[in-house]
Amino acid sequence: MESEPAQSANRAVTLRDVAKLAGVSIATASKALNNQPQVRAETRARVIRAAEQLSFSPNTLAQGLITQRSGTVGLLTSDLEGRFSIPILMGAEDAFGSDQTSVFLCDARGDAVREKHHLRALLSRRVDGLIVVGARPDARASLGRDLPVPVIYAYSPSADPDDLSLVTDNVGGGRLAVDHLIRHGRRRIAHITGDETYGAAQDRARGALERLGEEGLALAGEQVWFGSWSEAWGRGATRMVLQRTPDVDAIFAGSDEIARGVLDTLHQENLDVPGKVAVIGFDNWNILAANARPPLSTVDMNLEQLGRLAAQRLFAAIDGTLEGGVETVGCRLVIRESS
Amino acid sequence: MESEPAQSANRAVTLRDVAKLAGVSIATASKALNNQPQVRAETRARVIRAAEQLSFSPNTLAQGLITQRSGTVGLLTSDLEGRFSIPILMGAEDAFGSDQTSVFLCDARGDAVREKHHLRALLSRRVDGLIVVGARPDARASLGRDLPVPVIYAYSPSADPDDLSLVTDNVGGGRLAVDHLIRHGRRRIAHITGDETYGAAQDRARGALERLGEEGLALAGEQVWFGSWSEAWGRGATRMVLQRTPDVDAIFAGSDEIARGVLDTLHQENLDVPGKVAVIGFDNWNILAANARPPLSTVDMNLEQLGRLAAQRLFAAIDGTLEGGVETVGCRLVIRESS
DNA sequence: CGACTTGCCGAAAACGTTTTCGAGAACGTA
DNA sequence: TACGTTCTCGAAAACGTTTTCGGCAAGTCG
Repeated sequence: MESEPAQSANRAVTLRDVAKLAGVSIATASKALNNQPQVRAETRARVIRAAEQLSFSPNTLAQGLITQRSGTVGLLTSDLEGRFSIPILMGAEDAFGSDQTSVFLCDARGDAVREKHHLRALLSRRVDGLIVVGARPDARASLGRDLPVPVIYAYSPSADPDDLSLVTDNVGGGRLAVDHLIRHGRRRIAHITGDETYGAAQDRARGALERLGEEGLALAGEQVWFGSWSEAWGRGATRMVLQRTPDVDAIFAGSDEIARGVLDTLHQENLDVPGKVAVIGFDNWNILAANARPPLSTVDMNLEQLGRLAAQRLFAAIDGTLEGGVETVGCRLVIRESS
Repeated sequence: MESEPAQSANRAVTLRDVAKLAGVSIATASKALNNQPQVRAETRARVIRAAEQLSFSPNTLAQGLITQRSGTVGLLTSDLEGRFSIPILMGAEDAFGSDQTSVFLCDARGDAVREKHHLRALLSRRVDGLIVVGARPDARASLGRDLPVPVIYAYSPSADPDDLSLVTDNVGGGRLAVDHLIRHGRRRIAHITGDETYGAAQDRARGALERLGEEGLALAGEQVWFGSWSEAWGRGATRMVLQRTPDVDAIFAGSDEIARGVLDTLHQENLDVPGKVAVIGFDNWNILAANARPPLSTVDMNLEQLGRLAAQRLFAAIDGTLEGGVETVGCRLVIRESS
């Protein structure tokens, strides 16, 4: 069973070794392994056999040096907990074939000088492209226009409209949530969300209001409850909502954290979910949503898809050229039991 | 303000360009920039000036090719959500200076063939070393002994004792939690934890029991409540604990998720936390612990420190040689308001 | 039979660095 | 003057690939 073919991968087996074993020149060996046509089938087979016998693996650095392509991209994030960047990274990872392109992950921890540092290092490594993932879904400073590689801004758009930014369709997400509630017969819908200064909070609220408007409805309580992105705010705001409009029959929370707070207060008040009040969150943060009581319906931002898209756009931009603008990725409803 | 020195970083400025501008040979330019002694101070200054004028940044691929050192390491994880690997990554990142070493992040998604794939790719990229982060804190299969670079297993130890593994001191963590409860006068302590097949669950329980034993105490309810790592189990188990031992005055939960469930049931039963019952969790998963009601005291595994240590050990192993074994990293108490 | 095509292969240049080694200059010493 | 030292510097090799180009043999065609 353990009879691996003597692959003492000890010291760096090179193409020269393969060529010697196969009895050909380095050039031919290279062509044989790269499916170049100008090599006889029998020779190719011999080379390939020699390569596996030595368990040859080409030195990507050398390849990159000559092809002017390192086969790497940098993922530059400021998202401490990796909450948003991880799904994006995973999406990007499987859009690039893992053997074609590897990704450097750098966390700037929200520090501009550290970001500059990382940027220099990545460029020095001759990455073929960059994906920048901001910490919050608002515009962030551009890395500048004179970089030697294409840059794509994911999640947070760049402040420079000439850059290409890929963002969540928060307005659409808000519509989606409210639409779902309306379809299930809810009419007195409240919206509790996070920090007013976040564009995402504004957009989600706007989408919700639009959809309500189409139905001739207004928000229960006549206002959007802005606050902070925390459970505590969700709990407190729910108490206020219940006081002002006791007959509320649905609450759309701007994040899953807030939604957890909402659920908590509803339980305390003995209001059945979803019997009496339906609740829907935002983010589909699994650990919060799936473990809630009852499991939380929520809006998923499709971040993996956003990552895949970023990878595709980047890939295309590497040979061609990149045109700026903002592309949005739609959200998706994840229905569990709270609605 | 925008008067950057004409750094049209357009097409790859090389050392040759710097040398030409400074009026020296490539060799001298290289020595000047690398602080080699055999170059006159005045010449060095001229070269350096030329380099910044062109905003030269050396091609790391070429450097790596000749120095036989790529300045990169691979972080191979199977931890989907990045829950454990991210802190470890961050620790590793700041242990390596960011300009010295960059890290490739690869997620195998728990799939062995994908892992093999990534491994091949990383070796082909000539990483200087590997850090392997498993999905659960139990032993995982070794990558094998005949790899050309040092490997360090973090969080999950390798099954091969000749590999170097860095793990959490779960026994110590259990002791820590119980010790804290005892010091605050608790005597009837229950332990609700996750899946019995997890070594971490066993170890934490063992540490708890040891510390209780030293005090001549037994576990409230005479058993460890093994179950699953979910809030639902925390809720259910707490109900059973209260039924069997209504006078319980503290609950040590095997994870913060479970602790959330515990808190939930205690609220329902109108038992004040920490007045009547103290609760302590494990993981210090901020989103869960800090947002709990009341904020949850918990045991932190110091994963960033584990990452830093991994980086240090790896760094040392890159030139020297690596001796196997298991090193443990201690836990740390994070006291909030639930205890 | 000569000329042209085709198929297969190897020599060598190139990518951008680092490092070794020898050369030249300037200087002091015998 | 002849010789050894000490400073600076540059030519060239090396790292491991890919790619261009030319050469040779065999086959095809007029």
